[in-house]
Amino acid sequence: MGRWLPNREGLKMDFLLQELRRAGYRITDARRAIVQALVNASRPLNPQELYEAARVQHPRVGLVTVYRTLEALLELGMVQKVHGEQGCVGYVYTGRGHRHVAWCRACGRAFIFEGQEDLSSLEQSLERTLHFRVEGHLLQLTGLCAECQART
Amino acid sequence: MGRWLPNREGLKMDFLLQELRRAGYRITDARRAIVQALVNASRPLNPQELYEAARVQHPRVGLVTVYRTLEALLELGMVQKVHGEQGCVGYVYTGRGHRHVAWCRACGRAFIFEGQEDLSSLEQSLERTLHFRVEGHLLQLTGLCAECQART
DNA sequence: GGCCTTACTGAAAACGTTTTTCAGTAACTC
DNA sequence: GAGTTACTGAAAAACGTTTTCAGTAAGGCC
Ligand SMILES: [Mn+2]
Ligand SMILES: [Mn+2]
Ligand SMILES: [Zn+2]
Ligand SMILES: [Zn+2]
Repeated sequence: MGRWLPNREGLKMDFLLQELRRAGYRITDARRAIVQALVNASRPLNPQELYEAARVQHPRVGLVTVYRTLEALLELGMVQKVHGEQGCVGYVYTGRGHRHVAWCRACGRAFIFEGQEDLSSLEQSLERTLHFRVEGHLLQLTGLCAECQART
Repeated sequence: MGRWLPNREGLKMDFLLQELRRAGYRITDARRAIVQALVNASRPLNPQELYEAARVQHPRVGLVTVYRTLEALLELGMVQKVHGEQGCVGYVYTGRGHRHVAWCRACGRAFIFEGQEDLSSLEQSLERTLHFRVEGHLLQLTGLCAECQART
C-alpha cells in the first residue's frame, strides 16, 4: 500500500486525485504512484520514465497503466505535452487552465506559467491578410533557467 | 526519369533541390519526387502520405528514402513539423527563416507566415519573475481558414 | 463490516511506425 | 568515360504504443 508523506507536492497530488475522482475514475495504488511520480518530477517525463519513477512507490505497476493514466490526465487538462526539436519529450503537470511551458535547454526542467501573452495583434494581422480566424494556439518557450545561466 | 512541368510550385521545388545540393546532397529521382510531392501538398503530410504522393512521380521510391529526405530537409530548416492535439500530424514546407504555421482544423491546410509576433513583453515578464532567459519559441495557431469559415 | 457491480489492473500479444543493415546502383568529380 | 562514394530500396530489426483478456479490487449499497 505505501505511505504518502505530506510534502510540497502533496497538494498537487491531492488535487489531481480529486479531479480524477470527480471525473468518475477510481483511485488505485497504481494511479496514486503515477500521479505522485508526475508531480514530483522536475522535468517532463515520457511514459517509460514515468513508469520507472512510479515503480519506486508501487513496483508492481505496469507500463500500460501509465499510458492509460496519462491519457486520462491529458483528457482532464491536467498535464501537457512538451515538444522538443525531434518530437515529444514528455508530459508535465500543468494543472487546470490555459498554461504555457518554458523549457530549459540545459537542465531540461519545465517552468509553467499562465498564458498572459498578447497575440491579438498577430491574430488581427492573420484575420486581415489571410482571413484566418484564430481559435487557439500552441506556445512553448525554450531558453535558459536562472540556475543554468548562473552555471555558465 | 519523368518530366517536371513548370508550375507555381516549381520555384519552391528548384529552391529546395538547390539547397540540398548546396549542403552536399546529391539530386536523385527519388529526392526530386519527394520534394515535388512536398511542395505540391496543400496540407501537412506524414511520411506515409508523402511516400504515397511521391510514388505518383517515381513508383519505385521507398518509404525509407522519404524518412531520410525529411530528415535532411528538417536539418536544413526547409520543413517544419505541425503539431496536432495527439501528436505530430505531418511535415510542411516552410522555406528558410523564422516561420509559423496557422493550421485549419476543418480542412487541415497549413498557412505559413513569417514570425512577426511580439512576445517581448512576455519574455520580459519571464525574465523578471523567473529569471528565465528566452532564446526561442514554438508557436502554432489553430482555427478556421477563410474558405472553411464561409462553408459554415 | 460484507456483498455486488464493474472499472481497473498487468502480462502478453499485436500493432504501426521508424531505424538499421546491406548489397546493388547511379550521381557527381575529374 | 572511369572512379569514387553517397544513395537507393528490400528486408529485418527495433521501438513505442495499443489491444486483449482473465483476474483483482475500488466504491456504492445495505
Ligand atoms: Mn496562450
Ligand atoms: Mn516567432
Ligand atoms: Zn536549467
Ligand atoms: Zn480550412
